[in-house]
Amino acid sequence: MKKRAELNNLDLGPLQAFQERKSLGEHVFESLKHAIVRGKISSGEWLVESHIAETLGISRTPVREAFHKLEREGLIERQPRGGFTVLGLNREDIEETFGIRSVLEGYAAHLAAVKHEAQELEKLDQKIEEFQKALDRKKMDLLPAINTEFHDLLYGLSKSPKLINMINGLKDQIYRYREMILKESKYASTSNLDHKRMLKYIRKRDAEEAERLVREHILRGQEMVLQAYDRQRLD
Amino acid sequence: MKKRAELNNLDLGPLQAFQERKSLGEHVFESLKHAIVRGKISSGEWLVESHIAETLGISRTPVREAFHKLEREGLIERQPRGGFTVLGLNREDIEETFGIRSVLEGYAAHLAAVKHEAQELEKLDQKIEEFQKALDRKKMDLLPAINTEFHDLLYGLSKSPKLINMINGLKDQIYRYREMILKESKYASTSNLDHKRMLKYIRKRDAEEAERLVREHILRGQEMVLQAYDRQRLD
DNA sequence: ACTCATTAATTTTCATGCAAAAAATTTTGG
DNA sequence: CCAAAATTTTTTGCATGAAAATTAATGAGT
Repeated sequence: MKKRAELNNLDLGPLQAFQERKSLGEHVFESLKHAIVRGKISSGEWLVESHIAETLGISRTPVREAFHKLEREGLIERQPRGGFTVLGLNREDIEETFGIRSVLEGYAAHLAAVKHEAQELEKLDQKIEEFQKALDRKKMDLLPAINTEFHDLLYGLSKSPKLINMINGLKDQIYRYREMILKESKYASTSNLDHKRMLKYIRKRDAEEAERLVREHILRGQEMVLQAYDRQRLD
Repeated sequence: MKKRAELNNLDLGPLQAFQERKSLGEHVFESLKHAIVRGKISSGEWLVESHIAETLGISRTPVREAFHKLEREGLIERQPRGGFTVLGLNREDIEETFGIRSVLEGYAAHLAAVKHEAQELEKLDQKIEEFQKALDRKKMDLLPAINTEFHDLLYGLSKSPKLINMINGLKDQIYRYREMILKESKYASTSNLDHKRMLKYIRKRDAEEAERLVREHILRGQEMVLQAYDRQRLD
């Protein structure tokens, strides 16, 4: 018998106070996504409508809505016998995801090099400095957030919302593993060097080189994540 | 007042006889997707739950499920005042989509060059011949299907289901425009030449060159689609 | 004790009810 | 005759009920 998801200690976050203009289903979607990408609900677990609805103190309908969105998001899977289970990430999935990310993010850098306006790069310079400062002061917990902000700013320059959405969707899927790698100081410092070089070529509007660098950068991240994954598997 | 979608003449297809183990919601999802990508429901139209449910002779619940899937698929959009409208494609959307397709399909060719096994290429040779035959006999309506089969086979060699899904999702979004371009015989014949060259480099396991060719091939398609789009706009 | 069949209990799937919000229509006042 | 207000209608969003399907449990017969 497949294990059922235990959601009693699920962080409902902003779900409790829902005065916003978002529908209940949206909230459930976000809560569940949050829980899944952070591993609060582990892979293979079976999501039971009525249990989640009960835990959240709402009816089954918005839960169902969330399920269907999560299915299209690639986070859960419809079972032939009915119901949904959480999808896991094996080694191949990680490799696949990073491979696709490397070309998409490379392309975003390409577009950024072509489309950006000079003054838009200032904020990126700031983020590089911020990252360096946190690194010097050994405040490693700050790094993931700064790193994400840098990349978001960079890809924003591509001015391609569809592309940005796809990249973010992929990043969400490997959220768990992205968090850990930047904490290793050796990787973190080469990472910031990469950022500087990427920015240099974008400023020069050398799209080819910027694209190449980003691809390499992402694939270097992949190596770290795979190592972390393999280590985790040993337990 | 925004126009409401007229679904009275919507092709329900296999929805009428649903002996399969697919849920009603799946059927609705597919019917609606089919109708949207083919332009049976035009962009901006407002999807009214109760009307669609009534037309299909079912209740509103499975219709809602389909809506939420379509939303994640990027085909419809939730309106702030409630409900969903069909998203349209402007010139920028087409350019964005083709740009992303070119890098993803290029990457798929790259992987195919690396990962394929020799005998897997036979079917691709056959498709090229089939295409040529149809072209010689001026049976232009056969071309889109053969073309799709060729590309599906090719990307299948990448052995990356996530990548294939993403590519197919993007292709669906511009379904309407893809259909028309291959009917122009001049484009169709250069298209098949492209296919031959792509296959040559994949066979040689020259991933770089295969990737480059596919990117070019897709972007050539983009040009044709944009021309078609502009012509259509003149009416 | 083991297997197979029958029953019971969950769970999904679809239908329907109902209140709140939005839109459309009618009414009223100038 | 027009504009604002009030009313009616439509539509969504959430809840809940009922049927179908699946899984677990029980028990009889070997």
